[in-house]
Amino acid sequence: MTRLDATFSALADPTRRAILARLATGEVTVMELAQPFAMTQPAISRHLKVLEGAGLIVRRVDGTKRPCRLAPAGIDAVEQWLGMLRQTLTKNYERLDGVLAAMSQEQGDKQP
Amino acid sequence: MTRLDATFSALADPTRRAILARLATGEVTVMELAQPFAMTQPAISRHLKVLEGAGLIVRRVDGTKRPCRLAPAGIDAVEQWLGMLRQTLTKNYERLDGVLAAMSQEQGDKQP
DNA sequence: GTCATTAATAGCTAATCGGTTATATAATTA
DNA sequence: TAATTATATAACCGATTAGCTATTAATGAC
Repeated sequence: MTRLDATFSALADPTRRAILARLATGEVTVMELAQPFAMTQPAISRHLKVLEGAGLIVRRVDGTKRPCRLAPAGIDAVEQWLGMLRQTLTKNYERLDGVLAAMSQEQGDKQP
Repeated sequence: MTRLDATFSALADPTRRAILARLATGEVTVMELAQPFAMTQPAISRHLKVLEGAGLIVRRVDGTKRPCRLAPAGIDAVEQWLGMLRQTLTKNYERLDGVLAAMSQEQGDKQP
């Protein structure tokens, strides 16, 4: 599984997206993250492992706590891929415009 | 499963991302899409169904063919979510900057 | 040292996923 | 009408996933 696979797959889960949204406001510990969800602590820990594997968060050690924070690198990778797609899309729209314009010319400008 | 779940989940598969990249260059039929992959036609048909369900492609009918093309709406939804995350992130960095500045003031500007 | 807290891990289960082969449907061609 | 082409669907299989409970490890408080 590529890093991009892991990142998109991590983002496909609503719990994990909610965790990321929470982390966008700053560093949060595992128990703090778990609290608003109807889910056990081990379940949250596994979600965090998935997010970490996807390069979307990083964790540090603070006593018994493991505060998490966002790692923008993962999000960058996603936006880069989307940008590539959009660029191809735009390029081909432009080419299509060119083709249509040429066709229009050949027909003696019947279309406005 | 929400639409956003479906979209991210659809993007998590490399075959499906390759299909989207191909479709960014224009309309393609199912067999044309299947040809470069080491995969059977039913497998591709299912990937297309997933992409359609995620709002990432649309299909039209042309005789026995079903040409697919990209539906930018799905990609828009993803970018919108990422934008929201980035906005929260930026907002909180700014707030953090403010907090740090205030702390600096209280300490009598010991930091540069 | 003992107990409480924070978090991770192991092992289980039901559901989902991504592929396969075989078959069905629908339009085209001979 | 019969054969071919393009695609979809069904039934199956092995791997993965997302949750659970129970347990473990490590730190902090008393």
